[in-house]
Amino acid sequence: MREVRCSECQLRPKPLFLEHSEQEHTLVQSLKRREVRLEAGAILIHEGQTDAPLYTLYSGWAFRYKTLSDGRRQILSFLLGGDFIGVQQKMGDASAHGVITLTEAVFCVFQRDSLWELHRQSPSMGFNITWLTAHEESLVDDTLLSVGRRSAEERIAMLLILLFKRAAALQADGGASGVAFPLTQQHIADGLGLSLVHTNKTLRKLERRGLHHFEEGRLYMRDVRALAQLADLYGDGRPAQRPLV
Amino acid sequence: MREVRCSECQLRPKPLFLEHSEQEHTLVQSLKRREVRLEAGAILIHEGQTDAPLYTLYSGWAFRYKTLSDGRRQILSFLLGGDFIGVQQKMGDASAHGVITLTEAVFCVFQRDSLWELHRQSPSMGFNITWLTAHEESLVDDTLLSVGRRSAEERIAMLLILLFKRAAALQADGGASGVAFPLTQQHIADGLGLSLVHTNKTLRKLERRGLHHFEEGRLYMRDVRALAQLADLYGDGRPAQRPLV
DNA sequence: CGACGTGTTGATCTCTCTCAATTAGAGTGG
DNA sequence: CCACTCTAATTGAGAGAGATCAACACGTCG
Repeated sequence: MREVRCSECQLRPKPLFLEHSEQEHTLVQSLKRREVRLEAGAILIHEGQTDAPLYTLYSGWAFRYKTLSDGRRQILSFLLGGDFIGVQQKMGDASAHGVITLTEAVFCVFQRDSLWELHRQSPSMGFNITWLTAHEESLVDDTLLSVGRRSAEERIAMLLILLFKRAAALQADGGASGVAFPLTQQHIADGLGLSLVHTNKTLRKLERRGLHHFEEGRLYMRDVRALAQLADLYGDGRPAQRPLV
Repeated sequence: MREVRCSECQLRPKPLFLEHSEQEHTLVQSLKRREVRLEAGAILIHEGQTDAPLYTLYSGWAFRYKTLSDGRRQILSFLLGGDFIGVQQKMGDASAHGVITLTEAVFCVFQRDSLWELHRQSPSMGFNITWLTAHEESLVDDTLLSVGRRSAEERIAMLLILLFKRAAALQADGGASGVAFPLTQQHIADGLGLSLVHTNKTLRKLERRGLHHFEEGRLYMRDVRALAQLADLYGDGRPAQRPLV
């Protein structure tokens, strides 16, 4: 179980990721402390944990969440390969959210102050990180729009499309054979602010309507067009500025 | 209507903000293009606008929002003095959200590529910006928890506390005389994923219960303790740190 | 003075939640 | 090989928080 060197990171060649110089790889490599491998359902960061390091998700799925004291849980975002974890909290601060794995997953571990080192030694990568952070926020924005203003059907359609896209982008055939989909219905419910039961009923309704299909832990999109329309995917924003598909 | 120089920025002395060197002020000053002053209810950035510059909110209130094609609107976050605007979008990208003022407001305008310049010339300020961006995300996280899992009463209690705190921090007496509160009930509804009518009823209920009070556009907190308890403000997170009831 | 925006309240209506019960598969131990 | 247990998915029924519909009050403004 040898550790991966940053210069041979599996993620790098994927079209989603930027090219980096040899020098930058060396820098990141020097900041990397180690790797952790966790089984599915393991807690990477506890809610309120104080000294959490910085992580990068190398492979597998995870999610960030917050809970209320009576146990109600909201999943804030799902994490896939290449995502950053833990930039939010100030050094020495308590983590505002927990992180749990959905599948077996491998994380690269960095010291908390690596973030500063990276900025100092490579402004260009620093710039990238602020951009990534901002992008992560825009994902949460999307979810907030869903949870705040979309109906249950619309929310689920939205989530299926978004997660499918992200997962497909990381896999060679781009989703032609479906994508591995490790969420339980409880996770979907917690990510969309719905109850488990209603999530199940809505999911079944869409599946019976032929919009998507689950089989052996894989998600297949059967009618993306219809799902996108349901989710108002191209409708949000700009009421008049572009042809709606 | 003379423009303010960064070295004499009103925001700088406030305890919320970090100290910066003379050099850093000069840098920021050199990147600043101009100021805009808008009246209340004006659109600073249209949803889907492509070439929006970077802004900083100097004074007044504003909010970020997204809408669905049928008009349903979700307010993503409220912006107060010192907040950044527009970091989210990649250069040349369409803005994923709109920004509208709630009061008369003054914005400092920066070119889009100033973000990169800032990182390049002052890694320390660059680092700060990623932190600010991450912090802004954590505000959205909080809202998502509210909208996804809190009841109407709880959401409103939460919003009142949070906005009161932020507004009070920017004013000299720290909120002893209440804070100016420019939101209409429609804004509160759109920020919490509630209908206008239900927002009104819930707000009145809490006010009658003596938890808060509105008068002449100012918000007074009458029973922060009760509001905080309602909002489960200290309850979210860290289940392990206290007995679960 | 009428139009409009904002706040308020009452009366339904309905989407989603909660409660309950059943099925199916995976794992465990005897 | 057969209980027994657990988790995840399902489905039905009833309850309820919050949405929608309607009216009205009040202040501002052209």
